[in-house]
Amino acid sequence: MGVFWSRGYHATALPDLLRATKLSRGSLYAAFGDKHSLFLRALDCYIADAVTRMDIELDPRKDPVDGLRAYLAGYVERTSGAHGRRGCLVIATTMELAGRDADVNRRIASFFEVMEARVADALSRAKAAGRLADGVDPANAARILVCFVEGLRVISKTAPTGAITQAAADALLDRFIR
Amino acid sequence: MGVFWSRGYHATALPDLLRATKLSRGSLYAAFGDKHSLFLRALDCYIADAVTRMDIELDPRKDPVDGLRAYLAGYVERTSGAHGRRGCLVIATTMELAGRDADVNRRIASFFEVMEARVADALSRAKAAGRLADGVDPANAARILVCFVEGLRVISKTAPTGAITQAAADALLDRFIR
DNA sequence: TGATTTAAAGACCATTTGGTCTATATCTTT
DNA sequence: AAAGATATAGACCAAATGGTCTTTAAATCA
Repeated sequence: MGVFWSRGYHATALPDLLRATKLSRGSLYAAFGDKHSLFLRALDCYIADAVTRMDIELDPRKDPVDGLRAYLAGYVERTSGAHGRRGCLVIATTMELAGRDADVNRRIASFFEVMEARVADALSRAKAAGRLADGVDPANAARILVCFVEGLRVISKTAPTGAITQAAADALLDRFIR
Repeated sequence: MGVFWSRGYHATALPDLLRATKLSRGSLYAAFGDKHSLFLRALDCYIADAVTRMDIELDPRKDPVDGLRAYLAGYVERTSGAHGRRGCLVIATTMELAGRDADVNRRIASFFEVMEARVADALSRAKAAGRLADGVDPANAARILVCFVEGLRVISKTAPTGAITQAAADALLDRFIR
């Protein structure tokens, strides 16, 4: 997974994969079929990790506002310094392959849907608890938050963000809650 | 430019370039040197277009709030339907090459800086005109808006957005202005 | 028209790509 | 220790990559 993450699909050549998996050519093909299947496995893995993380951060049994704060804080951390420069496999794959690769497309689309749904759910719970500012619609706010964090990952590829991003994340959430 | 835009750097092969430029191999190399230089030209072109557009939308002589609305509307339009699916050369390049290619890195980083500065400037003018909601910091809000639109372009690759995105954009801006 | 520059077509090249296959070595398992 | 299974190293392959070069055609200019 790591090598695809760091280099992207096209830029990852077989030798890179062999080095990363410490497998011989034969074993790798016996185990995974081909490069594309292996990539799909890596992508599934990455997505599963991300969903797991969200399940923890936005756990329905926890306070939704705390959850959203944790969710944003996670992205702030992941877009700082070297983490930020490494980027995000999902976004890189989206831009590189989505639209030309149906297998990839399905996975990515569903991931974004899941993410937006989880955030929307947390916002709905916040609203039910009277914690949302007047006139805030959970669905709209969810899309805004998801786009914000994805955008963060993009701009932090060239300019890893820091304190200023934390401030922006705080400012954004503050507009929604009370 | 179009072919890099649609396919990305690595996925664009020489034959694609020849077809797109209607040049012969020899002429193309005489004119541009190599694939990388040609790509840089295309990227510069794309960025110049984007900056020009922003200069019009966020023209200091126009009402800043109208300008911001136009700026967001542009992104809403560009992320709908087929436009959306085509994606954005800058973001695709960011994810594919930034961090491994210094020439690319410089261009992208400066573009994001310019964009954020333009948006921040519009917000500052709005604040000076008393059009900003209480407690809104132009720098923070600019980063939020930039991340939002870049995130929009990402998620619209797999799920071209529509009315819901317009609503989200409106909702976001409404949180900042009064 | 005839000479000279310019561009097109595509043969050609070394390298790299993803992928297969065989021969050798390393384990298990009895 | 012997036999069988398993994995390794790496030779090998066809196709595609980015890039060069020569030959031929088209345009320009005198």
